[in-house]
Amino acid sequence: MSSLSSPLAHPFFASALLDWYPRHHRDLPWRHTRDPYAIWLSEVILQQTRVKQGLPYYLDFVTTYPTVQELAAAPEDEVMRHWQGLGYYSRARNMHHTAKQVTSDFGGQFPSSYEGLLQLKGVGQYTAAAIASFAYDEKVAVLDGNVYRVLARVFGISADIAAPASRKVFQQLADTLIPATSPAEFNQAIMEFGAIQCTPVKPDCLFCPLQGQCYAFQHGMVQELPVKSKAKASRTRYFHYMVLRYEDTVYLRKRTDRDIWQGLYDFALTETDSSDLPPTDLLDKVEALGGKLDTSSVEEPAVAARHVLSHQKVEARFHAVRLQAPLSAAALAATGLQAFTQAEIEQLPKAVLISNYLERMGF
DNA sequence: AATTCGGGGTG
DNA sequence: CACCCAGAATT
Repeated sequence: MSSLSSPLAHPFFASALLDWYPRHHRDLPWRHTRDPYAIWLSEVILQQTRVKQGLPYYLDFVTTYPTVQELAAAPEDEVMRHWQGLGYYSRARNMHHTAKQVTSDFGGQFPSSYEGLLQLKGVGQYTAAAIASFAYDEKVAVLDGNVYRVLARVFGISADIAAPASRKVFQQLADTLIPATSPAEFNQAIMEFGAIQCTPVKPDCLFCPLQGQCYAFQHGMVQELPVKSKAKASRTRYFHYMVLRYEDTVYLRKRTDRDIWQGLYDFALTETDSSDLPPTDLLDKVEALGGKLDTSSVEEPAVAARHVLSHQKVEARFHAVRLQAPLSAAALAATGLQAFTQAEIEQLPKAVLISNYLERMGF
């Protein structure tokens, strides 16, 4: 066994963090529990999500569903409605699936080890390590965006953190650094340190306890580390929504395709390669759905909205359409559209783009 | 190994 | 505008 595989190889690191943490950490609710269910909730919510954004969602979920059984028993649309606005909706679908599995197959008990937790849908290496250490004091090092950054700077690692192959390097280092005596505290500390001290831009190096041992600081490379290759440019999509209404009902459909916003509701949609869609095409689409209307029933102008996701831009136009008769059962079956009242729409899970439109229209 | 899954905060 | 956030699943 080489000396590097022992925490004694870098004795300063864990002790500095464990000294820093109790004096600087934020008071966050999930740090006051050892309940694996509550910790799992917080970790799934916080995946790729800032604490400030996820916090209100955590409080809502833990209040609405105090136990895994109550989450498991909830209808999917209700769970998705609570998740609305948080993004990456597969997290919510996987979370619900796992809640049902834990309830029905595991007697309501979460797996009691890292390896067991890793089997759960929506629980990857980071989340399994987080739950195992925080709930069970298992000595498994977490590796998230904060940890990558802290380790890259302090130890001068220039491996591209966006490359999956680089994970090995960081994981091995983190495994040598985590102390057997306080693995949970160490994991909390290194992430918190990355979040509020060793920040992506303008880290507070002046008052950093690791300044003397930090490779990046000593070599003037704080701006250069970590190395992260850039994501490819996002594509632009053009959505033409038809907001079909008959009297007091509005037609929406649940998105089920393997695409953005799966599990959320929106309107009848035509997607094109450009922002232009001839008005006659739009009317043809509506009539193809079996809708009876005349030209004057399409309210102009359309409402335009732009929505930016991390990997694509959506340019949407909403065309409000007044139908003279309700859609036929055959039309509903063919399109997946369902009729909803205004009160029902409020309860449906919707993408922010759709919520904003409804808000603008006075719903 | 590369892509694809949101939305918001920050400089 | 670019960057990044307590990442995971799929291809």
